[in-house]
Amino acid sequence: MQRNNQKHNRTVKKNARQEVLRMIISSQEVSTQEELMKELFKAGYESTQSTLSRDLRQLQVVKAQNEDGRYVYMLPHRQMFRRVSDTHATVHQLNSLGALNVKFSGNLAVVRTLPGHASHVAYDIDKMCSPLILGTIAGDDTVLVICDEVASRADVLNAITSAVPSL
Amino acid sequence: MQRNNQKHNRTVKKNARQEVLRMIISSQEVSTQEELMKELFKAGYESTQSTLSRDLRQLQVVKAQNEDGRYVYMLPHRQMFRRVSDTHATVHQLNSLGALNVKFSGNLAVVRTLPGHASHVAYDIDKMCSPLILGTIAGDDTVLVICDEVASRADVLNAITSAVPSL
DNA sequence: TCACATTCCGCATAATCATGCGAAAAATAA
DNA sequence: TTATTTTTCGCATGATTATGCGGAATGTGA
Repeated sequence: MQRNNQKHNRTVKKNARQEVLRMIISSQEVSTQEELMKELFKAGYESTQSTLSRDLRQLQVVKAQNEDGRYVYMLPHRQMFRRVSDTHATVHQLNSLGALNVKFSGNLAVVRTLPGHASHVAYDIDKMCSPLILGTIAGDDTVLVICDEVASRADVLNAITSAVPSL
Repeated sequence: MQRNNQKHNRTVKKNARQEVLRMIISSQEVSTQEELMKELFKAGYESTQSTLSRDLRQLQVVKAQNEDGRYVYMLPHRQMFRRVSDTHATVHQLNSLGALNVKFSGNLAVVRTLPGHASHVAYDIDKMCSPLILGTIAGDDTVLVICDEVASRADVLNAITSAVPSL
């Protein structure tokens, strides 16, 4: 029969492959389609560089410089926020009076605090009026810090740690 | 004399060339280094593809898809708005009833308000249901506006200023 | 079912881009 | 100035990516 029920027809495979591709790209720093092929293979998807090239175009993947200056494949912003928890440096040195740690995603820094301490920490950050920091938003135990896009994470981190005396 | 005063030594040329390059890239949609070479030539700068490749890396230029799906060279956002007014346009026209100013970073707009006015301002922004704005988060004196990534800053700014009657 | 259009994708190859090397210019030091 | 180091950049070429073509799978319509 033409309409067979084998699950792995080509269309299905394509979608799955592209999904895996997104995950790979958002979780590791890959520089060539060759490498991507290998990663895909590890994940059980065999394909050629040609196919990959076409996939990347469809997914609107771009090759841009990371912090080190190396060119790596990246998802457009829309999808980039998935990386929040697994790719960014967590700073555990922050450790007193409320603030617990800082993580970065894009040009945002997220400061986790003890419950109820967020607004106080945010206040400390705000009052220093650093040009690196456009503003903060405090919830209960989380402060979202919106950084100037030209600011380096290291500098922002410095600013935050020095702004919060308890840290 | 070695330290001559001829203006067109190589270093000067390089800086000028890269500056022109930025202008070209930000003003037209170019897909290959070949084309860039021609544009540079028109502007009076002769160079090779090799040099161009190196320039592009230094300028952190990326090749990404435009609206048509074509891959074109683009400046990183950071530099793309630099000319407008240094690093991020601050809008001081906003000036009444709470909202103070708007700054952009990435696809976020940050509206600073008088203390306690953030949620009201956010409400005003929300209720217009602009497709350019995905959502808002209000703190005490800061509203974070998450913009659609395809929206231009100018449009978002327009939307925000018109949404907040007090502005 | 059969005819026809569409999608997917590998192959081979073209197109595009990056880079090692050496020469020359420029900067820096002595 | 002269010596020494650093920067710039073209050339040739290697590395990487895109794509025309054709075949197979799938979808569509009658």
